[in-house]
Amino acid sequence: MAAKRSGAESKQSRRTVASPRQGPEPRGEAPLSLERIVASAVELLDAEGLDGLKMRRLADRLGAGAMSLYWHVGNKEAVFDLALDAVLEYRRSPEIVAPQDWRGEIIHMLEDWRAGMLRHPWSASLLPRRALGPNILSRLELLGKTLSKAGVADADLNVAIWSLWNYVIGATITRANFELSDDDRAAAQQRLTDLSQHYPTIERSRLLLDNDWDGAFRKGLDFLLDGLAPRE
Amino acid sequence: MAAKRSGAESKQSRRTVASPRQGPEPRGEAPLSLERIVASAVELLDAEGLDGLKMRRLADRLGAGAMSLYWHVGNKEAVFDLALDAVLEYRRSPEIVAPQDWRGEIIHMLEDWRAGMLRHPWSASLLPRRALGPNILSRLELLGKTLSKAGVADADLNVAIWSLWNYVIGATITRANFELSDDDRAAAQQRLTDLSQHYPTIERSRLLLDNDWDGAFRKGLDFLLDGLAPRE
DNA sequence: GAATGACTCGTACAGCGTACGATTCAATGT
DNA sequence: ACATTGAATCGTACGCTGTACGAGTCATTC
Repeated sequence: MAAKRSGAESKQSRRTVASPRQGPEPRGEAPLSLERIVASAVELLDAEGLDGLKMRRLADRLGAGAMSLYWHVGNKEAVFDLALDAVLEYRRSPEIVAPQDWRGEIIHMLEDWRAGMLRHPWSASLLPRRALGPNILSRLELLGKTLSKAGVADADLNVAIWSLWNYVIGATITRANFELSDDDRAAAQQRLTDLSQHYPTIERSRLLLDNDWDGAFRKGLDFLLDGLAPRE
Repeated sequence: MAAKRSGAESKQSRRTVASPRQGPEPRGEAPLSLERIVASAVELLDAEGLDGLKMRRLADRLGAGAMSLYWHVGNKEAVFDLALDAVLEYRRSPEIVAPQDWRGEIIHMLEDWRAGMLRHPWSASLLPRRALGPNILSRLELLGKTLSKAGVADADLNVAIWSLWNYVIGATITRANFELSDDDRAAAQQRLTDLSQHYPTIERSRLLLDNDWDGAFRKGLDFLLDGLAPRE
Protein backbone atom coordinates (compact mmCIF):
# COMPACT_ATOMS: atom_id res chain seq x y z
CA MET A 1 0.00 0.00 0.00
CA ALA A 2 2.89 2.30 -0.65
CA ALA A 3 3.57 5.71 0.68
CA LYS A 4 0.91 8.13 1.79
CA ARG A 5 3.42 10.91 1.65
CA SER A 6 6.83 9.50 1.90
CA GLY A 7 8.94 12.61 2.10
CA ALA A 8 10.45 14.53 -0.77
CA GLU A 9 13.45 13.34 -2.66
CA SER A 10 16.84 14.70 -1.84
CA LYS A 11 18.76 16.57 -4.46
CA GLN A 12 21.20 13.76 -5.06
CA SER A 13 19.17 11.02 -6.63
CA ARG A 14 22.23 8.87 -7.10
CA ARG A 15 25.14 8.98 -4.79
CA THR A 16 28.52 9.64 -6.27
CA VAL A 17 30.82 6.70 -6.14
CA ALA A 18 32.69 8.70 -3.56
CA SER A 19 36.30 9.59 -3.66
CA PRO A 20 37.96 8.63 -0.40
CA ARG A 21 37.76 12.23 0.74
CA GLN A 22 40.80 13.13 2.75
CA GLY A 23 40.61 16.85 2.84
CA PRO A 24 38.34 19.30 4.48
CA GLU A 25 37.29 18.07 7.90
CA PRO A 26 39.46 20.11 10.27
CA ARG A 27 38.83 17.89 13.27
CA GLY A 28 38.37 14.11 13.11
CA GLU A 29 34.82 14.55 11.79
CA ALA A 30 33.73 12.05 9.19
CA PRO A 31 31.93 13.53 6.20
CA LEU A 32 28.16 13.64 6.22
CA SER A 33 26.38 10.74 4.57
CA LEU A 34 22.94 9.22 4.47
CA GLU A 35 24.17 6.30 6.51
CA ARG A 36 25.59 8.48 9.27
CA ILE A 37 22.47 10.61 9.34
CA VAL A 38 20.16 7.63 9.68
CA ALA A 39 22.30 5.97 12.31
CA SER A 40 22.42 9.14 14.30
CA ALA A 41 18.69 9.68 13.95
CA VAL A 42 18.01 6.23 15.35
CA GLU A 43 20.26 6.94 18.30
CA LEU A 44 18.56 10.23 18.93
CA LEU A 45 15.11 8.71 18.66
CA ASP A 46 16.09 5.94 21.05
CA ALA A 47 17.43 8.46 23.52
CA GLU A 48 14.81 11.19 23.27
CA GLY A 49 11.73 9.75 21.63
CA LEU A 50 9.74 10.99 18.67
CA ASP A 51 9.51 14.55 19.91
CA GLY A 52 13.21 14.62 20.66
CA LEU A 53 14.27 14.43 17.05
CA LYS A 54 15.00 17.95 15.90
CA MET A 55 16.94 18.74 12.78
CA ARG A 56 19.25 21.05 14.67
CA ARG A 57 20.04 18.50 17.34
CA LEU A 58 20.60 15.81 14.77
CA ALA A 59 23.02 18.06 12.95
CA ASP A 60 24.80 18.92 16.19
CA ARG A 61 25.40 15.24 16.88
CA LEU A 62 26.95 14.91 13.47
CA GLY A 63 29.16 17.94 13.88
CA ALA A 64 27.40 19.60 10.97
CA GLY A 65 25.31 22.66 10.29
CA ALA A 66 21.58 22.15 10.42
CA MET A 67 21.03 22.88 6.76
CA SER A 68 23.67 20.46 5.63
CA LEU A 69 21.31 17.63 6.33
CA TYR A 70 18.97 18.83 3.65
CA TRP A 71 21.44 18.01 0.97
CA HIS A 72 21.01 14.38 1.89
CA VAL A 73 17.43 13.98 3.05
CA GLY A 74 14.80 16.19 1.52
CA ASN A 75 12.92 16.88 4.73
CA LYS A 76 12.30 15.70 8.24
CA GLU A 77 9.62 13.21 7.21
CA ALA A 78 12.23 11.39 5.16
CA VAL A 79 14.41 11.06 8.23
CA PHE A 80 11.56 9.29 9.99
CA ASP A 81 10.99 6.99 7.04
CA LEU A 82 14.63 6.08 6.80
CA ALA A 83 15.04 5.52 10.51
CA LEU A 84 11.99 3.30 10.58
CA ASP A 85 13.10 1.18 7.68
CA ALA A 86 16.56 0.84 9.17
CA VAL A 87 15.11 -0.71 12.28
CA LEU A 88 12.75 -3.26 10.77
CA GLU A 89 15.15 -5.58 9.02
CA TYR A 90 14.52 -9.27 9.51
CA ARG A 91 17.14 -11.95 9.36
CA ARG A 92 15.55 -15.34 9.50
CA SER A 93 16.78 -17.47 12.31
CA PRO A 94 20.17 -18.82 11.26
CA GLU A 95 19.73 -22.35 12.63
CA ILE A 96 17.71 -24.47 10.27
CA VAL A 97 14.15 -24.55 11.46
CA ALA A 98 12.25 -27.73 10.87
CA PRO A 99 10.65 -26.89 7.55
CA GLN A 100 7.25 -28.27 8.48
CA ASP A 101 7.06 -26.30 11.72
CA TRP A 102 5.03 -23.47 10.26
CA ARG A 103 3.69 -22.46 13.62
CA GLY A 104 7.13 -22.09 15.13
CA GLU A 105 8.30 -20.12 12.14
CA ILE A 106 5.44 -17.63 12.38
CA ILE A 107 5.76 -17.23 16.11
CA HIS A 108 9.49 -16.69 15.82
CA MET A 109 9.13 -14.03 13.16
CA LEU A 110 6.36 -12.15 14.92
CA GLU A 111 8.07 -12.25 18.29
CA ASP A 112 11.23 -10.98 16.66
CA TRP A 113 9.24 -8.23 14.99
CA ARG A 114 7.71 -7.12 18.24
CA ALA A 115 11.02 -7.33 20.08
CA GLY A 116 12.71 -5.24 17.42
CA MET A 117 10.13 -2.54 17.66
CA LEU A 118 10.24 -2.53 21.43
CA ARG A 119 13.97 -1.96 21.26
CA HIS A 120 13.06 1.26 19.45
CA PRO A 121 9.69 2.15 20.91
CA TRP A 122 9.13 5.12 18.61
CA SER A 123 9.08 2.74 15.67
CA ALA A 124 5.79 1.13 16.65
CA SER A 125 3.92 4.42 16.65
CA LEU A 126 5.54 5.35 13.38
CA LEU A 127 4.98 2.19 11.42
CA PRO A 128 1.30 2.41 10.56
CA ARG A 129 1.58 5.91 9.19
CA ARG A 130 4.38 5.10 6.79
CA ALA A 131 5.02 3.35 3.56
CA LEU A 132 5.47 -0.37 3.43
CA GLY A 133 9.19 -0.59 2.96
CA PRO A 134 10.99 -3.67 1.67
CA ASN A 135 11.69 -5.00 5.14
CA ILE A 136 8.01 -4.98 6.03
CA LEU A 137 7.03 -6.50 2.73
CA SER A 138 9.50 -9.30 3.29
CA ARG A 139 7.90 -10.11 6.59
CA LEU A 140 4.43 -10.09 5.04
CA GLU A 141 5.66 -12.32 2.25
CA LEU A 142 7.14 -14.82 4.69
CA LEU A 143 3.92 -14.72 6.66
CA GLY A 144 1.77 -15.39 3.61
CA LYS A 145 3.99 -18.16 2.34
CA THR A 146 4.10 -19.93 5.67
CA LEU A 147 0.36 -19.64 6.27
CA SER A 148 -0.30 -20.96 2.82
CA LYS A 149 1.95 -23.92 3.47
CA ALA A 150 0.10 -24.47 6.74
CA GLY A 151 -3.11 -24.99 4.85
CA VAL A 152 -4.84 -21.65 5.10
CA ALA A 153 -7.20 -21.37 2.15
CA ASP A 154 -6.35 -18.83 -0.50
CA ALA A 155 -9.65 -17.08 0.16
CA ASP A 156 -8.68 -16.58 3.79
CA LEU A 157 -5.06 -15.71 3.24
CA ASN A 158 -5.33 -11.94 3.20
CA VAL A 159 -7.57 -11.94 6.23
CA ALA A 160 -5.11 -14.13 8.06
CA ILE A 161 -2.17 -11.91 7.19
CA TRP A 162 -3.93 -8.74 8.21
CA SER A 163 -5.19 -10.31 11.42
CA LEU A 164 -1.68 -11.17 12.50
CA TRP A 165 -0.47 -7.75 11.41
CA ASN A 166 -3.20 -6.09 13.43
CA TYR A 167 -2.41 -8.15 16.45
CA VAL A 168 1.31 -7.45 16.35
CA ILE A 169 0.89 -3.75 15.67
CA GLY A 170 -1.74 -3.32 18.36
CA ALA A 171 0.18 -5.29 20.94
CA THR A 172 3.43 -3.49 20.30
CA ILE A 173 2.02 0.01 20.22
CA THR A 174 0.16 -0.66 23.42
CA ARG A 175 3.18 -2.14 25.11
CA ALA A 176 5.45 0.65 23.97
CA ASN A 177 3.17 3.37 25.25
CA PHE A 178 2.00 1.82 28.52
CA GLU A 179 5.46 1.63 29.95
CA LEU A 180 4.53 2.70 33.44
CA SER A 181 6.30 2.61 36.72
CA ASP A 182 5.03 0.20 39.33
CA ASP A 183 3.65 3.17 41.21
CA ASP A 184 1.68 4.34 38.21
CA ARG A 185 0.30 0.88 37.71
CA ALA A 186 -0.62 0.48 41.33
CA ALA A 187 -2.29 3.88 41.32
CA ALA A 188 -4.25 2.97 38.23
CA GLN A 189 -5.43 -0.29 39.72
CA GLN A 190 -6.26 1.54 42.94
CA ARG A 191 -8.40 3.91 40.98
CA LEU A 192 -10.12 0.90 39.52
CA THR A 193 -10.67 -0.58 42.94
CA ASP A 194 -12.23 2.65 44.11
CA LEU A 195 -14.64 2.38 41.24
CA SER A 196 -15.06 -1.34 41.49
CA GLN A 197 -18.80 -1.11 41.40
CA HIS A 198 -18.40 0.21 37.88
CA TYR A 199 -15.72 -2.18 36.68
CA PRO A 200 -16.03 -5.33 38.80
CA THR A 201 -14.77 -7.80 36.23
CA ILE A 202 -11.55 -6.17 35.16
CA GLU A 203 -10.90 -5.17 38.74
CA ARG A 204 -11.21 -8.77 39.87
CA SER A 205 -9.02 -10.03 37.06
CA ARG A 206 -6.41 -7.39 37.93
CA LEU A 207 -6.19 -6.45 34.29
CA LEU A 208 -4.00 -3.43 34.90
CA LEU A 209 -1.60 -5.18 37.25
CA ASP A 210 -0.82 -8.06 34.96
CA ASN A 211 2.77 -7.49 34.05
CA ASP A 212 3.60 -10.46 31.87
CA TRP A 213 3.45 -8.71 28.52
CA ASP A 214 5.65 -11.20 26.73
CA GLY A 215 3.63 -14.14 27.94
CA ALA A 216 0.36 -12.45 27.11
CA PHE A 217 1.58 -11.69 23.61
CA ARG A 218 2.53 -15.29 23.08
CA LYS A 219 -0.67 -16.71 24.49
CA GLY A 220 -2.90 -14.39 22.51
CA LEU A 221 -0.92 -15.23 19.40
CA ASP A 222 -1.53 -18.90 20.08
CA PHE A 223 -5.25 -18.26 20.34
CA LEU A 224 -5.30 -16.35 17.10
CA LEU A 225 -3.31 -19.02 15.30
CA ASP A 226 -5.67 -21.65 16.68
CA GLY A 227 -8.51 -19.75 15.07
CA LEU A 228 -6.69 -19.28 11.78
CA ALA A 229 -5.49 -22.84 11.34
CA PRO A 230 -6.81 -25.23 13.96
CA ARG A 231 -4.23 -27.71 15.17
CA GLU A 232 -4.98 -31.19 13.99
CA MET B 1 -2.92 1.83 33.69
CA ALA B 2 -3.82 5.48 34.17
CA ALA B 3 -2.23 8.50 32.68
CA LYS B 4 1.33 8.64 31.45
CA ARG B 5 1.19 12.39 31.37
CA SER B 6 -2.34 13.51 31.14
CA GLY B 7 -1.94 17.24 30.67
CA ALA B 8 -1.77 19.85 33.39
CA GLU B 9 -4.80 20.97 35.28
CA SER B 10 -6.55 24.13 34.32
CA LYS B 11 -6.78 26.95 36.78
CA GLN B 12 -10.43 26.36 37.49
CA SER B 13 -10.52 23.03 39.25
CA ARG B 14 -14.24 23.32 39.84
CA ARG B 15 -16.49 25.11 37.49
CA THR B 16 -18.67 27.81 38.93
CA VAL B 17 -22.33 26.93 38.92
CA ALA B 18 -22.55 29.55 36.24
CA SER B 19 -24.77 32.54 36.23
CA PRO B 20 -26.71 32.68 32.97
CA ARG B 21 -24.28 35.26 31.63
CA GLN B 22 -26.08 37.78 29.50
CA GLY B 23 -23.57 40.52 29.21
CA PRO B 24 -20.31 40.90 27.46
CA GLU B 25 -20.28 39.21 24.09
CA PRO B 26 -20.70 42.08 21.62
CA ARG B 27 -21.70 39.89 18.70
CA GLY B 28 -23.74 36.69 18.98
CA GLU B 29 -20.69 34.83 20.34
CA ALA B 30 -21.41 32.35 23.09
CA PRO B 31 -19.04 32.50 26.04
CA LEU B 32 -16.07 30.20 26.09
CA SER B 33 -16.50 26.93 27.94
CA LEU B 34 -14.80 23.56 28.17
CA GLU B 35 -17.67 21.99 26.25
CA ARG B 36 -17.41 24.44 23.36
CA ILE B 37 -13.65 24.09 23.26
CA VAL B 38 -13.77 20.31 23.12
CA ALA B 39 -16.52 20.27 20.52
CA SER B 40 -14.61 22.70 18.36
CA ALA B 41 -11.40 20.75 18.78
CA VAL B 42 -13.11 17.58 17.55
CA GLU B 43 -14.44 19.45 14.52
CA LEU B 44 -11.04 20.85 13.78
CA LEU B 45 -9.36 17.49 14.18
CA ASP B 46 -11.91 15.87 11.90
CA ALA B 47 -11.36 18.55 9.29
CA GLU B 48 -7.60 18.96 9.45
CA GLY B 49 -6.13 15.96 11.22
CA LEU B 50 -3.77 15.77 14.16
CA ASP B 51 -1.34 18.31 12.76
CA GLY B 52 -4.14 20.70 11.94
CA LEU B 53 -5.03 21.41 15.53
CA LYS B 54 -3.31 24.65 16.50
CA MET B 55 -4.25 26.65 19.54
CA ARG B 56 -4.62 29.81 17.50
CA ARG B 57 -6.87 28.21 14.94
CA LEU B 58 -8.97 26.63 17.62
CA ALA B 59 -9.36 30.00 19.30
CA ASP B 60 -10.24 31.64 15.99
CA ARG B 61 -13.06 29.16 15.46
CA LEU B 62 -14.42 30.06 18.85
CA GLY B 63 -14.18 33.78 18.25
CA ALA B 64 -11.74 34.06 21.12
CA GLY B 65 -8.17 35.10 21.70
CA ALA B 66 -5.60 32.33 21.67
CA MET B 67 -4.65 32.75 25.28
CA SER B 68 -8.21 32.60 26.50
CA LEU B 69 -8.21 28.85 25.94
CA TYR B 70 -5.58 28.43 28.61
CA TRP B 71 -7.97 29.50 31.30
CA HIS B 72 -9.98 26.37 30.55
CA VAL B 73 -7.50 23.75 29.49
CA GLY B 74 -4.02 23.85 30.95
CA ASN B 75 -2.21 23.03 27.74
CA LYS B 76 -2.56 21.53 24.31
CA GLU B 77 -2.08 17.97 25.49
CA ALA B 78 -5.20 18.34 27.58
CA VAL B 79 -7.15 19.33 24.50
CA PHE B 80 -6.13 16.06 22.87
CA ASP B 81 -7.09 14.07 25.93
CA LEU B 82 -10.48 15.72 26.16
CA ALA B 83 -11.21 15.39 22.47
CA LEU B 84 -10.31 11.71 22.55
CA ASP B 85 -12.46 10.94 25.52
CA ALA B 86 -15.36 12.82 23.98
CA VAL B 87 -15.30 10.55 20.98
CA LEU B 88 -15.08 7.14 22.61
CA GLU B 89 -18.39 6.94 24.41
CA TYR B 90 -20.28 3.68 24.04
CA ARG B 91 -24.00 3.32 24.28
CA ARG B 92 -24.94 -0.30 24.29
CA SER B 93 -27.29 -1.22 21.53
CA PRO B 94 -30.72 -0.06 22.63
CA GLU B 95 -32.69 -3.06 21.42
CA ILE B 96 -32.45 -5.93 23.85
CA VAL B 97 -29.83 -8.35 22.65
CA ALA B 98 -30.46 -11.97 23.33
CA PRO B 99 -28.61 -12.30 26.62
CA GLN B 100 -26.93 -15.56 25.75
CA ASP B 101 -25.54 -14.27 22.45
CA TRP B 102 -22.15 -13.37 23.84
CA ARG B 103 -20.52 -13.54 20.46
CA GLY B 104 -22.95 -11.09 18.93
CA GLU B 105 -22.53 -8.73 21.83
CA ILE B 106 -18.76 -8.67 21.56
CA ILE B 107 -18.80 -8.27 17.81
CA HIS B 108 -21.30 -5.46 18.04
CA MET B 109 -19.30 -3.58 20.62
CA LEU B 110 -15.98 -3.97 18.82
CA GLU B 111 -17.38 -3.05 15.45
CA ASP B 112 -18.97 0.00 17.00
CA TRP B 113 -15.68 0.89 18.60
CA ARG B 114 -13.83 0.64 15.34
CA ALA B 115 -16.52 2.55 13.47
CA GLY B 116 -16.46 5.32 16.04
CA MET B 117 -12.72 5.73 15.73
CA LEU B 118 -12.87 5.67 11.95
CA ARG B 119 -15.37 8.50 12.06
CA HIS B 120 -12.56 10.46 13.76
CA PRO B 121 -9.43 8.92 12.31
CA TRP B 122 -7.07 10.92 14.50
CA SER B 123 -8.51 9.17 17.54
CA ALA B 124 -7.06 5.80 16.68
CA SER B 125 -3.50 7.11 16.57
CA LEU B 126 -4.10 9.00 19.78
CA LEU B 127 -5.68 6.29 21.86
CA PRO B 128 -2.71 4.12 22.78
CA ARG B 129 -0.65 7.04 24.01
CA ARG B 130 -3.28 8.29 26.40
CA ALA B 131 -4.85 7.47 29.69
CA LEU B 132 -7.58 4.88 29.95
CA GLY B 133 -10.59 7.11 30.39
CA PRO B 134 -13.92 5.94 31.74
CA ASN B 135 -15.34 5.26 28.30
CA ILE B 136 -12.52 2.89 27.46
CA LEU B 137 -12.70 1.19 30.81
CA SER B 138 -16.42 0.60 30.31
CA ARG B 139 -15.74 -1.15 27.06
CA LEU B 140 -13.06 -3.31 28.63
CA GLU B 141 -15.40 -4.16 31.49
CA LEU B 142 -18.15 -5.19 29.11
CA LEU B 143 -15.65 -7.25 27.19
CA GLY B 144 -14.40 -9.04 30.27
CA LYS B 145 -17.87 -9.70 31.61
CA THR B 146 -19.11 -11.10 28.34
CA LEU B 147 -16.08 -13.29 27.76
CA SER B 148 -16.38 -14.62 31.27
CA LYS B 149 -20.02 -15.48 30.68
CA ALA B 150 -18.97 -17.17 27.46
CA GLY B 151 -16.84 -19.58 29.40
CA VAL B 152 -13.36 -18.13 29.06
CA ALA B 153 -11.34 -19.34 32.03
CA ASP B 154 -10.32 -16.75 34.60
CA ALA B 155 -6.69 -17.55 33.91
CA ASP B 156 -7.17 -16.67 30.24
CA LEU B 157 -9.37 -13.65 30.74
CA ASN B 158 -6.73 -10.93 30.66
CA VAL B 159 -5.05 -12.46 27.65
CA ALA B 160 -8.38 -12.62 25.87
CA ILE B 161 -9.20 -9.00 26.65
CA TRP B 162 -5.82 -7.72 25.54
CA SER B 163 -5.89 -9.85 22.39
CA LEU B 164 -9.15 -8.29 21.31
CA TRP B 165 -7.88 -4.85 22.29
CA ASN B 166 -4.74 -5.40 20.23
CA TYR B 167 -6.71 -6.58 17.26
CA VAL B 168 -9.10 -3.64 17.32
CA ILE B 169 -6.40 -1.05 17.88
CA GLY B 170 -4.14 -2.50 15.21
CA ALA B 171 -6.92 -2.85 12.67
CA THR B 172 -8.24 0.63 13.23
CA ILE B 173 -4.92 2.40 13.20
CA THR B 174 -3.97 0.58 10.03
CA ARG B 175 -7.25 1.33 8.36
CA ALA B 176 -7.20 4.97 9.39
CA ASN B 177 -3.72 5.54 8.05
CA PHE B 178 -3.84 3.51 4.86
CA GLU B 179 -6.64 5.54 3.39
CA LEU B 180 -5.26 5.69 -0.12
CA SER B 181 -6.70 6.70 -3.41
CA ASP B 182 -7.30 3.97 -5.93
CA ASP B 183 -4.34 5.29 -7.85
CA ASP B 184 -2.06 4.98 -4.88
CA ARG B 185 -3.22 1.47 -4.29
CA ALA B 186 -2.79 0.46 -7.89
CA ALA B 187 0.67 1.99 -7.92
CA ALA B 188 1.59 0.10 -4.80
CA GLN B 189 0.41 -3.18 -6.20
CA GLN B 190 2.20 -2.40 -9.43
CA ARG B 191 5.39 -1.90 -7.51
CA LEU B 192 4.77 -5.30 -5.98
CA THR B 193 4.21 -6.87 -9.35
CA ASP B 194 7.48 -5.43 -10.57
CA LEU B 195 9.17 -7.13 -7.68
CA SER B 196 7.10 -10.25 -7.83
CA GLN B 197 10.13 -12.48 -7.71
CA HIS B 198 10.69 -11.10 -4.23
CA TYR B 199 7.11 -11.17 -3.01
CA PRO B 200 5.29 -13.83 -5.01
CA THR B 201 2.76 -14.86 -2.40
CA ILE B 202 1.37 -11.49 -1.40
CA GLU B 203 1.48 -10.42 -5.00
CA ARG B 204 -0.61 -13.40 -6.03
CA SER B 205 -3.08 -12.89 -3.20
CA ARG B 206 -3.39 -9.22 -4.19
CA LEU B 207 -2.89 -8.25 -0.58
CA LEU B 208 -2.65 -4.56 -1.29
CA LEU B 209 -5.62 -4.42 -3.60
CA ASP B 210 -8.06 -6.06 -1.24
CA ASN B 211 -10.45 -3.30 -0.40
CA ASP B 212 -12.97 -4.97 1.85
CA TRP B 213 -11.71 -3.64 5.15
CA ASP B 214 -14.96 -4.09 6.99
CA GLY B 215 -15.32 -7.66 5.89
CA ALA B 216 -11.71 -8.45 6.71
CA PHE B 217 -12.11 -6.96 10.18
CA ARG B 218 -15.15 -9.08 10.81
CA LYS B 219 -13.62 -12.29 9.49
CA GLY B 220 -10.41 -11.86 11.42
CA LEU B 221 -12.43 -11.15 14.53
CA ASP B 222 -14.30 -14.37 13.96
CA PHE B 223 -11.03 -16.27 13.72
CA LEU B 224 -9.75 -14.74 16.91
CA LEU B 225 -12.97 -15.46 18.78
CA ASP B 226 -12.84 -19.03 17.49
CA GLY B 227 -9.44 -19.34 19.08
CA LEU B 228 -10.48 -17.71 22.33
CA ALA B 229 -13.68 -19.67 22.86
CA PRO B 230 -14.21 -22.42 20.35
CA ARG B 231 -17.78 -22.71 19.17
CA GLU B 232 -19.44 -25.84 20.46
C1' DG C 1 -17.64 51.92 46.75
C1' DA C 2 -13.85 48.86 47.54
C1' DA C 3 -12.28 44.27 47.05
C1' DT C 4 -12.31 39.87 45.04
C1' DG C 5 -12.21 36.49 41.74
C1' DA C 6 -13.61 34.68 37.13
C1' DC C 7 -12.38 35.30 32.73
C1' DT C 8 -10.27 37.39 28.41
C1' DC C 9 -6.59 38.67 25.50
C1' DG C 10 -2.28 41.50 23.52
C1' DT C 11 2.39 41.12 23.60
C1' DA C 12 6.49 38.72 23.68
C1' DC C 13 9.79 34.93 23.50
C1' DA C 14 12.18 30.80 22.47
C1' DG C 15 12.24 27.12 19.47
C1' DC C 16 10.81 24.82 15.26
C1' DG C 17 11.29 23.34 9.98
C1' DT C 18 13.25 24.93 6.10
C1' DA C 19 13.90 28.46 1.76
C1' DC C 20 17.54 30.88 -0.07
C1' DG C 21 21.98 32.16 -1.40
C1' DA C 22 26.90 32.41 -0.48
C1' DT C 23 30.84 29.65 -0.05
C1' DT C 24 34.31 25.98 -0.49
C1' DC C 25 36.59 22.44 -2.80
C1' DA C 26 37.58 18.45 -6.17
C1' DA C 27 37.00 16.96 -10.65
C1' DT C 28 36.84 17.98 -15.38
C1' DG C 29 37.46 20.19 -19.99
C1' DT C 30 40.30 22.97 -22.66
C1' DA D 1 47.40 26.75 -16.52
C1' DC D 2 42.99 28.30 -16.10
C1' DA D 3 37.84 28.32 -16.28
C1' DT D 4 33.83 25.80 -15.46
C1' DT D 5 31.02 22.75 -13.17
C1' DG D 6 28.67 20.43 -9.64
C1' DA D 7 28.76 18.28 -4.98
C1' DA D 8 28.52 19.55 -0.40
C1' DT D 9 28.31 22.71 3.55
C1' DC D 10 26.37 26.24 6.30
C1' DG D 11 24.79 31.26 8.03
C1' DT D 12 20.97 33.92 7.91
C1' DA D 13 16.29 34.70 7.87
C1' DC D 14 11.21 33.87 7.75
C1' DG D 15 6.91 32.32 9.20
C1' DC D 16 4.76 29.58 12.45
C1' DT D 17 4.30 27.22 16.86
C1' DG D 18 3.05 26.68 22.16
C1' DT D 19 2.66 29.34 25.95
C1' DA D 20 4.51 32.71 30.05
C1' DC D 21 3.28 36.96 31.70
C1' DG D 22 0.63 40.67 33.04
C1' DA D 23 -2.82 43.98 32.17
C1' DG D 24 -7.42 44.47 31.32
C1' DT D 25 -12.86 43.80 31.94
C1' DC D 26 -16.58 42.53 34.19
C1' DA D 27 -20.16 40.52 38.05
C1' DT D 28 -20.48 39.46 42.64
C1' DT D 29 -19.81 40.13 47.37
C1' DC D 30 -18.83 42.77 51.50
